Amino acid sequence: MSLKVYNTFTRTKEPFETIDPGKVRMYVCGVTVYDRCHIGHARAYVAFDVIQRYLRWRGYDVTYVRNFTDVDDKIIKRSNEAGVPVSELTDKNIVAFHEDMEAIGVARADIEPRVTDHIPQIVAMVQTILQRGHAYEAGGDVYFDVTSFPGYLQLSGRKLDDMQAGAGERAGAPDATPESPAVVPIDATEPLKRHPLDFALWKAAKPGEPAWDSPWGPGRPGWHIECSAMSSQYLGEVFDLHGGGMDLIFPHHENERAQSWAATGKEFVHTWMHNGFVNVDSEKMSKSLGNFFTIKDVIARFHPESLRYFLLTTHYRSPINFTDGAVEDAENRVEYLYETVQAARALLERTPCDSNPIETEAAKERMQLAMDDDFNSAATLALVADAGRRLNDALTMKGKGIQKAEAVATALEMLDDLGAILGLCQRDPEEVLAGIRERKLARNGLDRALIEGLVADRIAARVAKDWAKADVLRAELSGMGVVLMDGPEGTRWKVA
RNA sequence: GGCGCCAUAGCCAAGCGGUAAGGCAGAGGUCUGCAAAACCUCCACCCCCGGUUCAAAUCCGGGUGGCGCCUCCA
Repeated sequence: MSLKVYNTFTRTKEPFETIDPGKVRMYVCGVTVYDRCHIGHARAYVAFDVIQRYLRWRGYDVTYVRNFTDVDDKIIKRSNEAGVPVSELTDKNIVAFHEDMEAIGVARADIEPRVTDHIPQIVAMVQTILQRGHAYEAGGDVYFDVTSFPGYLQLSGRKLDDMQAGAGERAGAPDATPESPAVVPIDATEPLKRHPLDFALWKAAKPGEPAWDSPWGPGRPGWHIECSAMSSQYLGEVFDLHGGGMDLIFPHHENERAQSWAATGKEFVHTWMHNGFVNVDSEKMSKSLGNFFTIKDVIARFHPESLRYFLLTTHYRSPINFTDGAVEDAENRVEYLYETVQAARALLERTPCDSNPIETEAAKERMQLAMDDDFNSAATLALVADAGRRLNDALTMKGKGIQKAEAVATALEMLDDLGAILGLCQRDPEEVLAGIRERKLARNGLDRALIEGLVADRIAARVAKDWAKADVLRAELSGMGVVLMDGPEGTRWKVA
């Protein structure tokens, strides 16, 4: 059994082999901190969080680097609009990023470097690239010369000639008008470039922009160079995994690859991994369509773990369609799992018992089989469903105290093992269940005090064996979307 | 115009040559004062047409229909 990973570069699933035995060095492109994170970011970082967790479970010594890009055009624009210093804006968004990620169970990376803390390394790399003849200076800018790298566009599988042909075609796109062409001619904004695909390694500062001294005058890094510089600093010139969203394949990763090659003469990444996009109601998520959701907004309406569960229901490379209904479904599953875990823990507290190692080992092997197949979280979720069912099955076993406790302990351990990899079922059941209930009440515009009053009335009716009245109250609550569960230890209720 | 991805039950979604995981919904059942929850059972031959093979949802060719990237973007 071996781990297989899909490599964007070779377009195939390959047996995973590390450069150094037992060690994985991975770099995932982090966020540009000009705004709050959206659910697309959630998908990417949940995907790589699971990958990182699984690699560690597999016994690899993982070094995970995920950067913050804290200087770029959008940040400068946003800071000017808001009238706040760049550093204030970026600091604030980094804090927000950590809040969002913590909420959805994404662990911090081992190293989270900021671009502005690595300007000397970036300048040094640009110098090296210039010295090796793969870049040129023009008016305080430094551009990468794409024609100097024979392997350019190999990652994205394009051809230089096609790219140029495409640019002309796109300029005539339907939404273009003479006043505002769909595509700004590249030469208009960066007239000093020799080739349209050449890209800036270093940008001369315009008045009022953040700037650092350099051999080419005051300026700042271009978009792609930071990842080449920081990855090599923390992971070495060559490392195992490099990930990010599909959209980064071109130009970002293509350009990173070119720069790193130009600086070292080496292919710097062994395996390229890219996650698919989040669509909203089957359309691409975008601010102009009004279907743009931040993580913060979504987790106010749905429990953060529901979002995480939802994101794991589809393989990380496929597109996933975000709809309220899909997240609600996920939330119901999360609720089911935590109710089950809660009951199991209560039972094991009364009757402590060890699990059956033969069965838990077999379960681990099934998990490994699923996850070894390019981190197939959707297939792994089928195992979660199986563990949940086994657990409930054991919980409802009649008699046989010890036998029952062992069955419960065994199934609970299976669920725990799976949850540890997927980042599910790791929280306090009470809190999660309460969090889900509050959100469901809010979504349905229900008043908790009112419901609790009706539930109390019904309990009284049942005690008096006034079944007719009890049923009327049940119907009333049912009409509100509240379901009642009468059990030996009382009546519980929840929002459907 | 170039490059690429996808098409599996009412819905979502695994599957990567050996005879269709899982979830939701639905039907029946156990349990229950009635219910709910939970559990059990049932529920598809994989967009179309050719081809390769003993064997194809899975490979190849051709259609049809979605989508993405080529521009800031996870």
